Amino acid sequence: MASLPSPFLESGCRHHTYSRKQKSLGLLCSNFVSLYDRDDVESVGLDDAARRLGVERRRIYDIVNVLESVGVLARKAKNRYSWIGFSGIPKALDELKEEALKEISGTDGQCVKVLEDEDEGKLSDQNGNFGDYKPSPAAIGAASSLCTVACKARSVTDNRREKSLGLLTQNFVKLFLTTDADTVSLDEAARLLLGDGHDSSQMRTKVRRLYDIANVLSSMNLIEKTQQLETRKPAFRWLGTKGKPKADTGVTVAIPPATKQWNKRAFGNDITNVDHKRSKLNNPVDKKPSKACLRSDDLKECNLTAQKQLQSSKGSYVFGPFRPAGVTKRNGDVEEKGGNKVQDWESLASSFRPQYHNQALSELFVHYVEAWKSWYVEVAQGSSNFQQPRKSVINQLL
DNA sequence: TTTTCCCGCCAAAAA
DNA sequence: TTTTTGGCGGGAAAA
Repeated sequence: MASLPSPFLESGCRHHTYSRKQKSLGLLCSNFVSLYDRDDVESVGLDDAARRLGVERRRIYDIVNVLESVGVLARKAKNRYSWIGFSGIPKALDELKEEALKEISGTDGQCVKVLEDEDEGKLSDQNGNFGDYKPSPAAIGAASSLCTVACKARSVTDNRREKSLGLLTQNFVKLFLTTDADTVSLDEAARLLLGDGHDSSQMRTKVRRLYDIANVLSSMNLIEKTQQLETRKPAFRWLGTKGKPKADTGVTVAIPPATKQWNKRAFGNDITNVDHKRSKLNNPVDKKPSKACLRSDDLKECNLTAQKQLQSSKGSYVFGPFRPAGVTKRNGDVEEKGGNKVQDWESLASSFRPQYHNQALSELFVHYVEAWKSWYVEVAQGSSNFQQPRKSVINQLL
């Protein structure tokens, strides 16, 4: 691989240590969305996405699969998806719900605990459906639907498909759509979705996947993380398309809980997830090809610095997919923090020079500015506590 | 310690 | 065959 300009590695830009947050699927999803959610985008190429986001393709498959499950994307061909956008969510959810209800009534009562790996000597016996699982009070409502979900795993045929992230996403969502439980923990979800003889390793794997899914759904604000009322156990609550008020076009999603800062998972706006790898870094020798993610690293380093400024002008990050101009803009930032935000961006604008020439970054920067601009315009119109002059700053940037 | 979940190996599916 | 997809679980960061 083209050796990175070492000076950059050490000095200037690279000494921040590895951080999982910067590489999270949720963040990646946010970036993915901000990258493609515009009027002029109708097709998304996986390679393109991977390159622009600076991640390996494998990760793109992850988010693309869950986004497809909720109607944001539609597979068009190998390596290519068509972008539906947030507007596709309601429909997808309706269908999922309908499907789920149908499944429930269809298999009323008994679940057959079908399948369950009878592949190779898996003989894991049988046991009743949920084994010894004691559904938490909250999950009881979900039991029925989940039962169906489990059963729905019909013929042993496409085993692979059955374990796909996409299907799991749908089932996970169905769970929320049909249960009246306010919150569901991943643990419960895993049990429900596995629907039977859960051996701990299967459970662990399933939960891992659910974390993946939950993270992207969270970044889309379809669900949010909370605690289970009594147990205090971490769990997720369904937000759905209403995400957070702001009925604009009807399709509102992605509105971050700006207020409640359970600074746990915050999906900021680091565009290129590129840099540093997890600890196993630089074993000077070896080095597997580790494809992807190192094409345009050159600039990345510096870009990172820029981004740092961008996103943490003052310690906090910008959260969630930035509503691109033209679509309902989120109001999370507006409420209560409005003033400060303006301040931040303004000062940032005057001190920050986007001298990088990285395409992705440039685009994103412009994108953000536009988003901010439209937001600003709206706010400015709606209230008088913002003085006009701010505009000059924006223009200056453009 | 436990929980969260990134990473990338490697096999199945598709060209 | 090669390339695209993506299951899967090790193991490290975060809590």
